[in-house]
Amino acid sequence: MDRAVARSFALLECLVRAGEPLRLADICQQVDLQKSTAHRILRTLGELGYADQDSAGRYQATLRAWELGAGLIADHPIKRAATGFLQGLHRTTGETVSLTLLSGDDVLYLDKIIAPRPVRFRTRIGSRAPAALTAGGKAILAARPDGEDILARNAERQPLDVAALKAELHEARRAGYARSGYSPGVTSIGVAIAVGAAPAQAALSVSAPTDRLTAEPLKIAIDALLETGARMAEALDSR
Amino acid sequence: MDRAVARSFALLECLVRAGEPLRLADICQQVDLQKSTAHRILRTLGELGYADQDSAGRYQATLRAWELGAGLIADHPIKRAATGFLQGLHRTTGETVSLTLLSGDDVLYLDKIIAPRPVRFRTRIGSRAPAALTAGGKAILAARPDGEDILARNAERQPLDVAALKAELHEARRAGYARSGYSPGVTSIGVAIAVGAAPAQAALSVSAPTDRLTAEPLKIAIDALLETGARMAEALDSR
DNA sequence: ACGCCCGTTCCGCCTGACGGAACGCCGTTC
DNA sequence: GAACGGCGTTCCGTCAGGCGGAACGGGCGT
Repeated sequence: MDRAVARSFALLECLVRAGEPLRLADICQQVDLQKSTAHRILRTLGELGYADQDSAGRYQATLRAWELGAGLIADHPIKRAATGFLQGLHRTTGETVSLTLLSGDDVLYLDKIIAPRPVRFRTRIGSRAPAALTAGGKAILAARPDGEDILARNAERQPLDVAALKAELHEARRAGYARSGYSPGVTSIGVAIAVGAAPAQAALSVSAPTDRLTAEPLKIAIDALLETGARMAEALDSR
Repeated sequence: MDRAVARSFALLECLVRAGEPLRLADICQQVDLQKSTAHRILRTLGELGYADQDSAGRYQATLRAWELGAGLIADHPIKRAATGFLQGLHRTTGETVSLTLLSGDDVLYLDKIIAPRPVRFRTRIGSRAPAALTAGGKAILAARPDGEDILARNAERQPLDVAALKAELHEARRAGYARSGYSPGVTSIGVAIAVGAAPAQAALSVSAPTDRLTAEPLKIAIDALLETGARMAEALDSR
């Protein structure tokens, strides 16, 4: 494993994580490098366009890494296909809608349209959450043959009520959608999007403050979610 | 300049650019590396989570780079502030709206909401365009003291009618917005967003097929754009 | 004027990156 | 079914280039 390569990514990740300009000494402490080594690699990152320095000499990440990542997602088939359906779902429900993708045992937030009325919970685009804790994740697990394995591995990382979650997966298979309330006061519902015969990887979900989701709007959201999910799966299949 | 670091980013960029799994031999050809060297670095990228192999052994970039980039943009003040204004602008115009940022002599597409009725031109989120060719870019140049310098540097890279563009910048300063039609059949209008006393860096723009923008909808779009731009600048100033 | 701490530069040591060559595996060919 | 070509992978001797301790110079607060 190339040491310099690993160190360069550690440095870049450190800068991104910080979100603000960092002093060389602080960087060295965080990634455990000598000043001269960190300086040399940071200079290299600078020449490559991934980092620069503010007027005080502190280091920060440029938007270059974001450009790189945007190139990855731009022609991602699921992301591309979902955009229109996400907008439609947002329009009919008026709530926050998300597109998530199974990545390892986590769920990755690929896209999201947030409701104008802000909600307490924050799941950034690009962030991760254990699959078993989110509505979209549960919908995916329920639709996959290895869903309970993933649930078990999630439970190894943090205490979970596995029996209750298994029952939820069972119920999700019956109803066609899954539900979650792991952020207090926020209710989410999600459907898995299966493309072809492959195991489901993606999910659409709707999230809203629990007290706003009384029986009637909840029913509207569930219907819209089920129909949008079916139409999106159909659109993906037919290509 | 650390050679291995530069090579690792070249490899990652190569994988992202390809957008499909690549064979080792092809990668070696593109980045001019020996098979064993490329293999070792790709393995390192794999251990770091940035690359993996499909069942046929071909290499591809994972979404890891996208996650990294998403972390960068998530707490970008202009991007954060713009989301709501972009949505509002999209709602009142019904057309494609974009948020662009000056980056070097280019303009970088930070965010975009595309109109349901698709348009011929494609400027991906995360892509670049010469500032002098886009409505948002011209609006930014018109608002900056170094705008004509940037225009001149743009003209060095490709033939441009500099005199006409200077006149456009002048007109943009008078009207408060800039206009562009560099994609045939598509008209865009843009306003610069200046935060505080610093030179303008960002712009909002509206794009639509030229024949759909008759006098009345054009006037609506311009008014909405000017008002949204002013409100957004105000929101950024007051923080 | 002094001292501190910052980013930067220097330079000798030596390790870890390098790449040519060999390996093992598969699919194709004759 | 044996021979072949091309793939990803591994090996290992060589030596360049990454490493890091120490010294430098500049800016800031004292």
